Amino acid sequence: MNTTLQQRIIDELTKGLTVPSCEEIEQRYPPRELPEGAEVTRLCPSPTGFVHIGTIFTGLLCQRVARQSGGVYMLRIEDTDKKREVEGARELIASQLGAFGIVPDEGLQPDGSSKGDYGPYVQSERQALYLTYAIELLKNGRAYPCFATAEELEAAVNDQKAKKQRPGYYGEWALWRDRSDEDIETALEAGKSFILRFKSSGSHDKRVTISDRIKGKVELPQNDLDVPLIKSDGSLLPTYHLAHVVDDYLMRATIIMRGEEWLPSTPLHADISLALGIKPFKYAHTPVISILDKETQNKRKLSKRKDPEADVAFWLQKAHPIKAVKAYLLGLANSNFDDWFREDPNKDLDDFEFSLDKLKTSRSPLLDMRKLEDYAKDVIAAMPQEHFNKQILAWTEVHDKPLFDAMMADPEYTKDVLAIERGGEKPRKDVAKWSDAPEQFGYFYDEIFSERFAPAIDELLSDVPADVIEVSCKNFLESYNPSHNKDKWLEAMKTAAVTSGYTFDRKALKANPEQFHGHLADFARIIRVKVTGKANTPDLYAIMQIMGEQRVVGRLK
RNA sequence: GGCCCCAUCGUCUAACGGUUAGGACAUCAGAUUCUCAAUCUGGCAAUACGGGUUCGAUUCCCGUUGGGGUCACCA
Repeated sequence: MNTTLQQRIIDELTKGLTVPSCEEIEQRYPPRELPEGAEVTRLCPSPTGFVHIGTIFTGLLCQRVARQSGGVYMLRIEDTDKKREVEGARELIASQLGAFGIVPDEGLQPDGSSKGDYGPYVQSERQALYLTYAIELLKNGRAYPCFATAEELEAAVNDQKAKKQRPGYYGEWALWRDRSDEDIETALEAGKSFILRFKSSGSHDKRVTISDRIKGKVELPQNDLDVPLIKSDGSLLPTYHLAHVVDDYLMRATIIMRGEEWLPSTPLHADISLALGIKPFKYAHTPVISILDKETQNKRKLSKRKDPEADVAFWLQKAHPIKAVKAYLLGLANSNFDDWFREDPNKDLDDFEFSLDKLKTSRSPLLDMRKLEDYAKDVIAAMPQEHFNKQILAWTEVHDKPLFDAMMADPEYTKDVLAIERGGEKPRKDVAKWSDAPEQFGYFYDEIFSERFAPAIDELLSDVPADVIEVSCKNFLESYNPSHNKDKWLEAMKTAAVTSGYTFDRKALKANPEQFHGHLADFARIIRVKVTGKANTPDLYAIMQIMGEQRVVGRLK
């Protein structure tokens, strides 16, 4: 292509924007001075409205790899598609990553500020950089203008399908790949718009080897697709492929960790970096977290539309302890994590020695909420009481104001309530997430009890005649003495049970079922339901000790 | 459909070519008797299939089947 025509294309392309030279850019982004073996990783979400749990997973791995090697973990916002961008999404990304403690060393911080010398870390603010390299490709004959219309492209694809050929813009199907200057000038004169395409160098029947830290050496067909480099939507922004190569080169990333779905496009990225004289990247394609489709019973990628679990907001709302979620994710990545962690759930997760090599055989694991809950119960049970109280109150303050107010109205009482059966060797493990708080502790507070728990009492005791309930409560109260210790309390309850027509003698009950209303357990159930509004609770004696005489008597009257 | 990745209990996974194929979660049974959560003890449960190579294959090779991913001016 002659230089005047080339300049004309460049002018059209940049719309008069002045772009720096490659040399200027290189100077601004010098190689990093880092210790031997330090890895520079990057997490690159798109601000499209919600954060995927897979982003948290990959982010966690990026952070671990960088930290453990003494390197740097960057967050880069990939907002080149202005159509899909959602207002406030970047802030959401930064804050949700912050909630998981996956705050980047460079890039957007949870507080909205930005850190790092290799920025900007938002692609739309790096526009001129991409244009520079796009022009470089044009000058090297590795990019060209394509004037094909959407209709022409569609017709080509249909033709390809009819001929059972691979669809795409390549080889002889690349309409503008080898056009003469005259053709281009004519199109330009006619006022036609064009798009800048990459001129591929590969051949589909030849192979290229990609080096992947997780999958090893992967052989893929070479790239022969002439993909668009700069969008023609007026934004002058690049497509992902150009952006990835330019950014990760300039930001001096040492390992590209990204979801496995990117594997098929790595030959293209290799082709582009080769054309730009950039050394091929080292990759680590991470497994995609999947779910079992209820209809087909097949495994599939978590999707936003069908699976609420895909959205990080869902996890934050359920409010499992962050540590448990991270532990679960770490366990998916490294199978030896489980043993390490179960020795002591109070260990600092940062002390676990994560290894990319152990991810090698992993294949898109299925999300298992039950295992997560198990981790969560352990984490919560092992948590120091003060920390537990703080978390419960923090959750209720935001999500259950009435309960929060009730808890704060009597802090000493609340302290006792939250500590129920948590001390000692075998702490209770019935709280798996902070959102369990209302169900677990609500009935201790009179207003909450009468509003949310008392209405269930009749239903829970629907199999017991009203007069039996009444007599049972009366008898229990007569024998009840709040200063009793547990043994005496139990004795008293047995007495009350017998007086009310129940027995604790299983054999007697079995021999003459009609003689009794039921077993001691049935009697206790009446008392439990009347006091708590629930069929299942912690130890009744412990509950009564905390509630105090007035409350217990009040509920049994 | 082309290309790529993957294949061990229901799930996540472990096993220098030689193990009674191990663990965790889930599940089931028993123990603990005021219920539940838990805890303890025990049980059920897997190498997709077919060929090779080998004294010997979960492990290496080939094929079949199955699952996943990808084939956009989305990332």
